[in-house]
Amino acid sequence: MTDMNQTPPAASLAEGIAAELRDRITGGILRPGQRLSEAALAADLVVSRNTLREVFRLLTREGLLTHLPNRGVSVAVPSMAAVLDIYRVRRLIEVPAIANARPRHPAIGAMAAAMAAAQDARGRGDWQGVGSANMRFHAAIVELADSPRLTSFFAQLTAELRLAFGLIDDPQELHGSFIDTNADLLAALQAGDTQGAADRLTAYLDQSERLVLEAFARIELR
Amino acid sequence: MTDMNQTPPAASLAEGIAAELRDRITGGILRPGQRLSEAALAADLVVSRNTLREVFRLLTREGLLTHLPNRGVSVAVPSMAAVLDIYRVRRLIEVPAIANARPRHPAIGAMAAAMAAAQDARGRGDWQGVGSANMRFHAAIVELADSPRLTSFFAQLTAELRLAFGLIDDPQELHGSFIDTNADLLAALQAGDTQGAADRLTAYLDQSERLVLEAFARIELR
DNA sequence: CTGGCAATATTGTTGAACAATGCATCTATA
DNA sequence: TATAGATGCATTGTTCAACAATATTGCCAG
Repeated sequence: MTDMNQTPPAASLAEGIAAELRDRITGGILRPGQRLSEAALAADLVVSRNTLREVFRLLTREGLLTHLPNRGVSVAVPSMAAVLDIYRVRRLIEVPAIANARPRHPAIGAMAAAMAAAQDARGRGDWQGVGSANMRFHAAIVELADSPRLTSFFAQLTAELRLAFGLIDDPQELHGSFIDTNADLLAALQAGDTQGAADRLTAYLDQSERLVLEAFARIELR
Repeated sequence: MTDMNQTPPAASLAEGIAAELRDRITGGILRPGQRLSEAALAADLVVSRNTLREVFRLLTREGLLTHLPNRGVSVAVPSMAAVLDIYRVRRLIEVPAIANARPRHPAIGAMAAAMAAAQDARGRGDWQGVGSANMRFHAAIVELADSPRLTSFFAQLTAELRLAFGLIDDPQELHGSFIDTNADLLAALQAGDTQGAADRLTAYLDQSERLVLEAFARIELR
């Protein structure tokens, strides 16, 4: 068996390039606000300008890029308003998803897996990895709702939120403290205590939002 | 003042074409399942294939088109699963939006305007117009939540749902009976009775979903 | 300094070209 | 006759080069 890991062959070239760019953006290689020249980036990615433009349209719709007519695209700059909005929507989606979770839902397994990955990454001091695993944990929470549309919408929110995370200097403070809280949440859920799980989730969201906003406030000052 | 109605100048050509196609699809000119040939449609819309492809990517992401690699795009065929999913998400979004509505929120004005438009269209026997106004009514409900991301997500759901409406023969049955229910809802909301409004909304969603699903069942039989 | 203007770079859009893929048709064989 | 394989055709996938439309930059005059 050849390597079928990590990257599903990417149906089309544009899809693949979109994934690549998404990684570069959420991974911090491309910084928020950075201008993306069509010609330069096309050459760098070895695709034609036309194909790259298709990708730009995709990512703009996802909120990762900002498009100003006749002035090109740049990496979106997350605002406080955006962060507030994203957390508001997260509450609206995640809390009911947990509260109404069916007891043996398969997504609970995915949550446990993400949790294990987070603990592992913490052991290695890989805070970026902790952040990714944490996002997967919450994506799994949304999957409890069994709604494909909600799942894909949430994936979008997640990508945008990672953009904001990227602006924050200290990822340990941001992601590190939540592993234990989330472990509690998972335990409550596995024990069938959906209300307890929902409460912990709410607490997590409040605290995480506060951390991000505080970090933002610090940044906007300087 | 020249005509600045209906169509905001459409920032880019692609945006404009996207809007045009969206109208043709939700308006029923393009039927679900219909194959869209790049060459033919590009000629028809008087744009290049490249530009049209950008548009295809947009609408595919919105759920209005289906893309099969190397086999082109076609108008999405709504499934029962899609309808169920959409209504589930609508409940999740709209009900809290109403329940937590701030008393004098501007969106309430938009709701009233949509209501008036619906009544007017009913007077003319324009059931398609009633449907559009009804969708605007519910979009206004979502705006009560003051969340741009929720608003744009809902717009997407709406477009997809209209696709399903298009499959239904009798639009009067579908949209006609709800005007009075929605009027009640609006009255309750204006009177500050958010709970009553939320209850009426829930009833509406249940009944509307049932109508659509029943019509679907009839269609799939034949 | 400041406003206006020309020169330049970038995006917006097109048309043509060719490779890759899927679909329909035809033919030869059992 | 039915079926598998081969062949050709139409469509999509992607690139390239060109030009128009729109910003941005730098320069010059006042």
